[in-house]
Formats: sequence, structure tokens, C-alpha cells
Amino acid sequence: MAMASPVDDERLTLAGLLFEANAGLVNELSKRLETESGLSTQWFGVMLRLARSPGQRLRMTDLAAQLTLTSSGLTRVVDRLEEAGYVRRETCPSDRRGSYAALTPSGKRKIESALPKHLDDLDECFISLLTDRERRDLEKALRKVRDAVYPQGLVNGPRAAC
Amino acid sequence: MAMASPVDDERLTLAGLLFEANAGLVNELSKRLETESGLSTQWFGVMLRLARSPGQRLRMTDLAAQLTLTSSGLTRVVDRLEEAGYVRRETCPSDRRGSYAALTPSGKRKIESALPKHLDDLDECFISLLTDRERRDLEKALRKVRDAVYPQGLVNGPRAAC
DNA sequence: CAAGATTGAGCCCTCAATCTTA
DNA sequence: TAAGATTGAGGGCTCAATCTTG
Repeated sequence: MAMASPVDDERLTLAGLLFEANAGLVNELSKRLETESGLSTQWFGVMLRLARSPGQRLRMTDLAAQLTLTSSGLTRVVDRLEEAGYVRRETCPSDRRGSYAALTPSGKRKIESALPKHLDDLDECFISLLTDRERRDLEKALRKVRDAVYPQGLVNGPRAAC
Repeated sequence: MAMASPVDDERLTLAGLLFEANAGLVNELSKRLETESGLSTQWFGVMLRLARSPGQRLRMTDLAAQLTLTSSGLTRVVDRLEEAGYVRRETCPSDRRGSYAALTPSGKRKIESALPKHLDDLDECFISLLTDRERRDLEKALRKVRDAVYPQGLVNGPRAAC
């Protein structure tokens, strides 16, 4: 009987499944999103988070944290989104160091028109594969992990508007 | 009572939890892996997959698929791993177009010395947060998703050695 | 021509340094 | 001095084109 090697540890298997499920899903969804709406997952993620926020705006720092991006990386993403007309920067009156990223009307239309098809895709590749019970259990488990390792994700509400 | 907007759809929430749990975990584990062993998650992933394979080798194409990388991307990763002495290329005698990536003895020592601490990290950030039952359920759910969207992941056994 | 692997060009991200404001 | 945002330099990936072998 063969010895179990550490490289076959079952914990690696579970982690591997998480990584692979995530990677596969992101790949498939981004391909579809790109062809259907011309949006990358990164752009979609930015615009979706802005759309969900009061006033459709978020501080650059908060948005960067939500996207697991450095503030440097976010600066460049917002540069491109601004050039495309989907987002614009707004200065923060009460703290002149900071700025907001705000969804433009064009950006709001864009995300809203892209959303229905994206939800269909999400159903097809992910949601519909699971039973109601599996979905609830999965959400609970993922939330535990997320809360433990995702520092600023969606926990922080948006700052008080200034 | 407020209308539910599509941007608040619960399916987006579940998908977002998957993305955020994954991103948070990768970030945390890669930081630790880097400081403890000087390995990136990419290098670790390559070496782990080679270590798990018969003969500690894999065809470049198969390895690329397992890592969700283009063959172009894998070529460059293996270039760097070869330069570090952890991996070497071997030509395939029966099909001279192809080549193998093979773990060197140095690479094998490296991954084996990095593994115990990495497993501890994995426990701390992920595995130990869940009950046995939650782990089993999570594995089942993730496997369904993975199998649906991860084309060549770990499904294909390695090709017959030539 | 198709398949496996590599190369050149270009994109997007990070790290470290910088500038401005609190 | 610290915090927020930006910029320059550099790394790693993808896409498209190329080379070799089947």
C-alpha cells in the first residue's frame, strides 16, 4: 500500500477546486461579456460596484480595495474608463486629497444593458448547476472564507458623502 | 418598498463571494508563500502539478491547460523555472514537436520543503474555518462548477509516456 | 494543412517614488 | 508626518505570427 504523499493532501485538492472553479468561471464569463457587451470583467466590476453605491460614486481608495487592486492599478483603470466616457472623476469638497469615481449616465446605461445577458450567463455557467440548498450552503461557506481573508471587500459601507 | 434593481441581484452576490473569497485567499497565501519559501503561487502551482504527475513530468500543453494559461504564457514561466534550476525541458522521443516540463531534483526538494508550511497556512486561512460537513458540501459544489467550466483542468490524465 | 511550442508586440498590473493636502 | 492619488519602471500575461514536425 502506497504512502500518502504531502503533494496529494486533500486540503490541496479542496483549494485547487476553488481556484479552478473560479478561474474557469472568470474565463468563460469574461469571454461572453466581451463579445456581448464589449466590456472586460474588470470594467464590468468597476461599473457594477459604482452602480450599487449611493450616488453611483465611490472613493478611489475604497473602490480599489473592493476590487483587490492597488490604488495605482485603479488609477489606470479609471483613466481608461474615463476616456471611454463611462466614469468620471469628481473631487471631494471636504478632503481635497481624495477623489471620487462616479458613473456617468452613459456608464449607467451601459451596465444596465449588459446586465440581463450577463445574469443569464451566470445562471447557465454557475447558479443553475446547484440546488437551492447547495446555493445557500455555498454562500455560507464562501462568506466565512471571504470575511477571514478579504480585508476591505464589501464590508465597509461607503464613506459618508462629503 | 423599494424595487429590487438588477444590480442587486442575489446571483451577483453569490458570484461575487466566490471571486472575493478566491482573490483574498490567493493574496494571503501568495504573500506567505513568497516570504516563507521565495516561491510565487504560479511557480508553486507548476511544481506541485509536476510533483503529482508520474515521472514528475507533464507535456507543456497539458500543463498549460491545468494552469489556465496559454501555451505562450507557459513557455515563459518554464523559461524562468528552468533558469532557477527547478524544472528542465525534455524532448518527447515519439513526437518531436512536443516537449515535457520535468521537475529537477532541486525542484523536488524545493516543493517538498515548502509544502508543510503552506499546508499550515491553508489550514489557517481556509480549511479550519469550515466544519467537516461544510468542507464536503463545498467540495461537491465546487466540483460541479469546475467540471462545467474548466475545460482541461485535471480531468485529463497525463498522456501515456512515450 | 494541423498541432506543439516559441517569439515579438502590446496591455495591465505592481512596486517605489513623488506630489498635494490634512 | 501621514494619507490619497498619480507617475515611471519593470514584470508577466495574451494575441498573432512563425517555425518545426506529423
